[in-house]
Amino acid sequence: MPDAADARRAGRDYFATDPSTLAQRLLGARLCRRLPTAEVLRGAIVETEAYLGVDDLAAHSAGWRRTARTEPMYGPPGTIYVFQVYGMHHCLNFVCGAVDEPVAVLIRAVEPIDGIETMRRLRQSPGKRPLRDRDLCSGPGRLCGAFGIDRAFDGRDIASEEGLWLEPAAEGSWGGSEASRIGNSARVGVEYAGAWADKPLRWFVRDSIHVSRARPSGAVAKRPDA
DNA sequence: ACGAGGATTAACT
DNA sequence: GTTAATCCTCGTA
Repeated sequence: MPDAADARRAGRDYFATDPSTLAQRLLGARLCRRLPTAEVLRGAIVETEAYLGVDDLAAHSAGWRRTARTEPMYGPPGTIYVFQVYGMHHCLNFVCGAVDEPVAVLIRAVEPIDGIETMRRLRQSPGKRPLRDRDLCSGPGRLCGAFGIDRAFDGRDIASEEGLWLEPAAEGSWGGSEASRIGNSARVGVEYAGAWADKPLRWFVRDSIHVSRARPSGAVAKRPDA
């Protein structure tokens, strides 16, 4: 299904780097989703976390753990890794590095751009007031809900998958020259990881209201730019 | 086979 | 700030 999107689509080389580099590179990139209805949803990535692999006690692949769930992490760069947490939420990751090097970047928040009303519908619970834009994709579980991403994408290739692709950040966008707008902190929800819980492996766009409001463990801050 | 716990979220008090 | 929701995964037996 070659079309205009393919010209801008990030290829495997985009992901063939270490997770800290990719986590920063992804800020400002467009996450794009084509629904079964053919509608295209788009959002700008504003928050990411790097998971460094076998030594990283917060990573699913810590200690070379290799199971049915973590198998996609051992795949080539650009492999999509979607897992479920707490029985009800999905988290989207892009595997990076090299084959058999189980490292990945978690997408934690997106600024919605195209298809906002569809995202609102996908996230809406019955009998509730419509969600504000800033609540649609400001969290790893939220953005998967808004984009209709579940484990059907697990193990697929982001460089060739029809329903999901990535468009690199444009010149002058976040992640590029304007490093001063990028914040960095400990990762969220990994208190169990000992010394690795405090490592500054989370990156986010400082002035975005679409960053998750979850506080990184340890680092107490009213706003995620402390 | 069993059971604890999780890269979260929303709705409470 | 506290807690329920909800189910799959994985260590242990």
